[in-house]
Amino acid sequence: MKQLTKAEEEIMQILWDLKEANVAAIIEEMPTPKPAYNTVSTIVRILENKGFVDYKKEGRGHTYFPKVQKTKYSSDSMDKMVNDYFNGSFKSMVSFFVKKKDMSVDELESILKEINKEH
Amino acid sequence: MKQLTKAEEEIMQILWDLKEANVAAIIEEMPTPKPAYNTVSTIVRILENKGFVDYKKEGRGHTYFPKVQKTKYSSDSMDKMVNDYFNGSFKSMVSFFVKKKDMSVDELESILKEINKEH
DNA sequence: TAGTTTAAACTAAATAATTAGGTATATTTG
DNA sequence: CAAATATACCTAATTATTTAGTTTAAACTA
Repeated sequence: MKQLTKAEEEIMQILWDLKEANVAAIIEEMPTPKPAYNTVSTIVRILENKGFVDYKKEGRGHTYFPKVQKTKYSSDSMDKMVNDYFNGSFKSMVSFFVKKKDMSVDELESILKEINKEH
Repeated sequence: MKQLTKAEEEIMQILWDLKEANVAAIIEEMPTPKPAYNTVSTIVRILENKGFVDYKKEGRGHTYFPKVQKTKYSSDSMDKMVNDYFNGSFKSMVSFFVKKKDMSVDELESILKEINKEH
């Protein structure tokens, strides 16, 4: 899957959050200094070309929505991370974070239990 | 900490791997088509500016080595990832991966044990 | 229906990242 | 010491990304 650039990712995050939005609504969510309408419009169209976004006609304009799910993109990005920085080993990654966060065995076990609850 | 661009990251990975290297040795490690000497040399100098790399004089040239440790950089990158894609929750991230990889409770527990062994 | 408004599409300018040519300098070699 | 060679540094060309002005089309309003 294609990588998102910084500007593209910022807008995808908003779309993932809002589920769907037109350009004005996206700008609404952006921090000041807010970019020009056309700037956002262009990026959304690039995202559409890359296949990350689709739209439906809504009144006089377009309502955009994510075509690639956030979990799909993050999953791929994490895989890359694990490959590049933990020799492809998920175990190493977890170990690393448990140490780094000084997480206790109890805490990790509680995560375990939570995961099990959902089955 | 500053982010690495794609080209920069590729070279950092090699330096982290080799511990230290001159430009020729870096190129050695790169897949064909190998870039021009000057291309790599420039990127290394950018990395030096950004504070990721330092060098020592060695014979007629420079031997470059990482100034920022791989774990430091990956740790920061992972934090960003967790923030952007898992609401800052390390738990969510682990849960997500355990589900995704269809990892069993036993397996996660064995990670736990391994981590404990090291104490 | 004609004028006005709104938003997308097109286009191009500005900025950032990547790649590499040329030059100067230092070191080795004959 | 002089020539050849290797390497860093300076610079510029190319390519990718970001930003935004202009144009076009649709649809709303009087």
